[in-house]
Amino acid sequence: MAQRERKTTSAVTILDVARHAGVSPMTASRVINGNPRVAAELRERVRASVRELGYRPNLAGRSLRTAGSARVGVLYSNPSAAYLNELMLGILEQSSASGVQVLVERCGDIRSQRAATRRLVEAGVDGVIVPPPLCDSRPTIRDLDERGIPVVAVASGAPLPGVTSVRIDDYQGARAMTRYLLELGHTRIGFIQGDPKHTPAQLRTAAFVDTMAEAGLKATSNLLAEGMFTYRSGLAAAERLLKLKRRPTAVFCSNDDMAAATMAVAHGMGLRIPGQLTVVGFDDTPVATTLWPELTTIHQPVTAMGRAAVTLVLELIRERRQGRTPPPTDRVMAYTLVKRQSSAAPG
Amino acid sequence: MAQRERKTTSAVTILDVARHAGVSPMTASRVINGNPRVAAELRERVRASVRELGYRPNLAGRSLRTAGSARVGVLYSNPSAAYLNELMLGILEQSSASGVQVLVERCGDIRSQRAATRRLVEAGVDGVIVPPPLCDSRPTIRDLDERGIPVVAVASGAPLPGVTSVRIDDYQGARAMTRYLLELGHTRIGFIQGDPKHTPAQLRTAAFVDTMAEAGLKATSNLLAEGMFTYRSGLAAAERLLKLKRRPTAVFCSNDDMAAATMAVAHGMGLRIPGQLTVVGFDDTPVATTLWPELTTIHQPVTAMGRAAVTLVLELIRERRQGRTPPPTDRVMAYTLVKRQSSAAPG
DNA sequence: CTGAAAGCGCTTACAG
DNA sequence: CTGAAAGCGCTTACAG
Repeated sequence: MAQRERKTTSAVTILDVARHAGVSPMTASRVINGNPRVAAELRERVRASVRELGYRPNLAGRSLRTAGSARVGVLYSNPSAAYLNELMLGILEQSSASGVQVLVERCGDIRSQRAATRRLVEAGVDGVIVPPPLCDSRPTIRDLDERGIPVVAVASGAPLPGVTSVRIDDYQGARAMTRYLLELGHTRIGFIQGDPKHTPAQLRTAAFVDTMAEAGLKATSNLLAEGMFTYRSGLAAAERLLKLKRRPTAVFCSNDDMAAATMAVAHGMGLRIPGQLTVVGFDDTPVATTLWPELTTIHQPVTAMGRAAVTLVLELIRERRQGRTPPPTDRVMAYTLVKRQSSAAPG
Repeated sequence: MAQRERKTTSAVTILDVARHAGVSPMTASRVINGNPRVAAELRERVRASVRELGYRPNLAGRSLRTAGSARVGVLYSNPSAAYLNELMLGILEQSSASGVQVLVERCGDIRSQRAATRRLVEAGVDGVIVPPPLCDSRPTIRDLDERGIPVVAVASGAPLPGVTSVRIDDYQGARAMTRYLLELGHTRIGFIQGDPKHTPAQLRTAAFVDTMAEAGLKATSNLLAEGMFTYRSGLAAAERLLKLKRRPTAVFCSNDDMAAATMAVAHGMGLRIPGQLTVVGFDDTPVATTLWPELTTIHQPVTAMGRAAVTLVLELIRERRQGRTPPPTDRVMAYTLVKRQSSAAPG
């Protein structure tokens, strides 16, 4: 069995595949990359060899030629740790798959944003990904734009004009959740808002108010509680809502952290969830499945959005290298309403 | 200013640096990699050029030669989403910095472990990282070992003999936390255990019991509640502990999720934290700072452990490629006792 | 201590 | 539709 006598030292390369299939490395490369201009028979031979040899492309080799060794910066301030983790996971996954180098810069106020931007530029980034809430920072994005660096905004509620972005439709997501609560039979529904400076928070609130109105229900101000997306703010808001004389039978929180807080308060008042109170969130962060009962929420495909951001910024970089200025893309990904155990018809 | 006339198309390469410094690319490479066998003067010149040109090494180019394009697998089952996210973050960071390709396989029972292992092997991985709880799965690790593939176990409480691992000292961590509670003046301390099949859980429990005993306090079985590391199990355990006639003044939970549950139950009973009840956790996952009051806990440097795992597995891979079989390393990283607002002297 | 040569694995032009 | 040549950016051996 001379075939098995493979050096354990080195992996299978495209040359091995080409030899095995009896074609040139170029043809092998074309098949592997899905180029259709290859005779069907050769394509089959190459595919068989790939399978038989267990070939996996070496990304470093590929990217050296293709991505032209692009470098992508991530400029973030302070979203929740869980959210950022998940997003970075997607960004790093796709970067390593595309052979892109990632540089991360953290910043706070406007001044530090300028400094962080400068550092990224000096490090020679070819494009920048901007997670929330910086995705809505006009000065920062303009700053990058003026330096000729492509930008992809992640999870903005309303992407700035001319800026390529990846997001979900926050309005439709919040609308879907409100409708779900209405369909369950709830009419007295409380809503805990997110940070009013964040565009997704604005849209989620608007969708709730509009959808209630359509159902002939007025979202009065005593049912609209202010929050800041933090657990702590959720605690205060939930306490206010759940102590109303006419207590809501359901509370829709603009994110999962505040929903966790609402569940803690409800628990504190001895309310059974979902029997006496339905609690729902938004985002589907890890906390949603940590809680018990598990949280009904709107799933945002954060990891996939991270991957998409890298793909989009790479496209922009390539276009630019060829001297083109492509129109901005607005990639709207699908959200999902995930029904778990924290929601039911009013008791 | 002819100097500024840099093609925006391509980044600064080591050739540019070498030319600018008036040396060969090799000398530039040596300086950049910290090789000491370079004349001081040349070293300075190269460093200056690197700074002036804003040179950043292209990792794809480097790894093509150095890492010999190593491929690392991650074989995981189902730890908490938050933990895995954070670990993967470290793993991907370091992989992309080292030009290593990462392949991830998920599995469940023993049979699927074998299948997942086979898939990784077929994909040509040169080494495998095994997060908890699989890090303690003897059959899986032996399986890889027999195929000659280096393994790094992450966060095992007691690494299997012969296996390289990255971990913290769970025993000392739990001991430090217990001592802290004792120093605050608590004597009646409840403990919620983790999944008894997990080695870290075993050590944390043992450390608590031992440290209490040293202080002349017996950790009676009614103060030792069973848990499984899940929020839900924490809820049940906390309910039992907090309803004891002689209620503990502090509860030490074997992880943060169970501490979150304990706080929810305490909240439910109208207990002020930390005034009437101190609650502490272990791990310092994102939930610890999401809660309010924020949780006192043992910080485990999960991201850094992910990075270290990659570095270690790469070392093993290189050694093996040179025909050596190095002795296993047991890398014990530092934990930190992070004091936040959920702990205080008994009221 | 320094450098000229070669090559890591892959793909982009270019020629047929 | 197919392939021979060249080169992406870097570093490993080898020679001085």
